[in-house]
Amino acid sequence: MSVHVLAMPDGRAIAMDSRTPSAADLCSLFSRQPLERFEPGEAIFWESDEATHVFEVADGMLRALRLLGDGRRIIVGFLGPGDLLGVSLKERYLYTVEAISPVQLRRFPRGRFEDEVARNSHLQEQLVSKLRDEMTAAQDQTVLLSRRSADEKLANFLLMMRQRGNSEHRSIIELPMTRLDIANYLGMTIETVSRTITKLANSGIIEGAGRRSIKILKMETLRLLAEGDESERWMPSLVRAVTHASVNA
Amino acid sequence: MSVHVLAMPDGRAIAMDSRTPSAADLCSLFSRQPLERFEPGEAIFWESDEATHVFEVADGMLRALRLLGDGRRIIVGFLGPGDLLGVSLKERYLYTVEAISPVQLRRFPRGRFEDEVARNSHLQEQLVSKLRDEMTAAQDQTVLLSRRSADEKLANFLLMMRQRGNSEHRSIIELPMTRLDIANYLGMTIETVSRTITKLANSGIIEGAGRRSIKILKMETLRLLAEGDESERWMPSLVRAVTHASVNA
DNA sequence: CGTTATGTTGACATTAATCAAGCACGGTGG
DNA sequence: CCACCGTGCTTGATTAATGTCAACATAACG
Repeated sequence: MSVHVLAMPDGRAIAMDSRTPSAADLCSLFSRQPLERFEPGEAIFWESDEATHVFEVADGMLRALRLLGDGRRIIVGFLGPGDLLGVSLKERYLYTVEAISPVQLRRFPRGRFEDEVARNSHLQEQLVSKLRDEMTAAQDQTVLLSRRSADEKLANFLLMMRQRGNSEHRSIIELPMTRLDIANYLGMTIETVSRTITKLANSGIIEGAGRRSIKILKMETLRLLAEGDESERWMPSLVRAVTHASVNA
Repeated sequence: MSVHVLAMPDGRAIAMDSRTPSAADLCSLFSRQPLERFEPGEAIFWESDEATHVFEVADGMLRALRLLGDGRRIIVGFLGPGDLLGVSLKERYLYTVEAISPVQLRRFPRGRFEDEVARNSHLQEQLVSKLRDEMTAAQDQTVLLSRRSADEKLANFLLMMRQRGNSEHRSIIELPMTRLDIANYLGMTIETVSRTITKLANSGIIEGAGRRSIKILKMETLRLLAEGDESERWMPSLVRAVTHASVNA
């Protein structure tokens, strides 16, 4: 039943390497599955549900979140095209995943997924590699959350989102998630997120382009901020005055 | 060359793994390697070093840390007996690991490790399982760092350390690491760590037993705190007065 | 076009960081 | 064996940052 994958006569399968896109890789497991659509706000699965499927994101952006007893919401990651959902879990999902933008994804039964992987050491290698990537991402979020100032966190977040933004417009960052999502990801409040964005905009580092996208004006300054350069050299004195004393227009 | 591991007739090998009974588990790879000793403060390897070995901790406690450009120190985890070092990495170590207490561990060449695992799907399964455990731990730290108050973070930290403390004395928590380690793990300062411990002690929830160990007096209250129960009901009024008004003795 | 979500801004309260001093324990050497 | 010293820890005073509460603005949606 799963042998067809191992015995797959598809020539592309052979050409496959661990890193380069290839036919007999994890992704190919999903390629025959039908696309499913989810609207913004819809959940794909919930934390502590029995883990019945793994998923591959084809399009759109999702959030992975955990809810604490007292209602606090913690976003543990954002997911986009090419990401797999559910590989890092054991018996139960350890977070809820919801669509942020309209999402398309493919589903694969977990049991069969495990079987396929167990049978094909090449796939196992890929799975291990994928898990290592996830580990790296989790580590990065840990480092991000440990950073002290709101400026620093947000600067890092923007640079991270820029990395994903595959478009040619590398200076335009699309932020499909809400301020609440950002806040819950960075471990701060929506007000602080909003104020920090305003502050960066006032100092000419970024420019808001509608609610859900931001343009980077001074990449180098943003990078300095992200690295923890808190010496407010980056803030022009005029702007500093405005910020502190409300001397508008 | 690696088959001997698979065919290892050593009875202990079977009994070795904590959960999944198996003849040739990951741990058995290490069992023939010599023990190496490290003194407190000694580094086993450094962040961004070429990843030449994987390690298994036999005894002692270690810290995994990353240094930021401006000198900030982030502890991304503590490691104890049974933990593996280096499985979650790719070409280079992504953090420095140093001994906290006197440590004993076994080393295995990374290349051979990869080979063995690639050859034996049972080992691969175990590796995947290990990586998933690590992912869960990383997630937990993310949640921990997202928690707002110092009280809550520390309460969670204490409960976490209690889990590890394998001794029968479940109410005594050994803390071999320094306050700086704890602070860098929880994303706060040593002063705040110190004050928070003092505060918990004053409210009768814990009791310091020497600098490096703590006794839990009110487990339930600690659990409430850890869950984010900030309603200071847990703080006796007398203690509250002392804390706020310095009414000593 | 009114209604609701989401986002921004302001005033204020609270928490934790910072700066600074002193304490306590462990190790060393007299 | 005890005094000294250094490191790690605690405590205090102050400051800076972020959270909180509340009002308002703006975009989104029917």
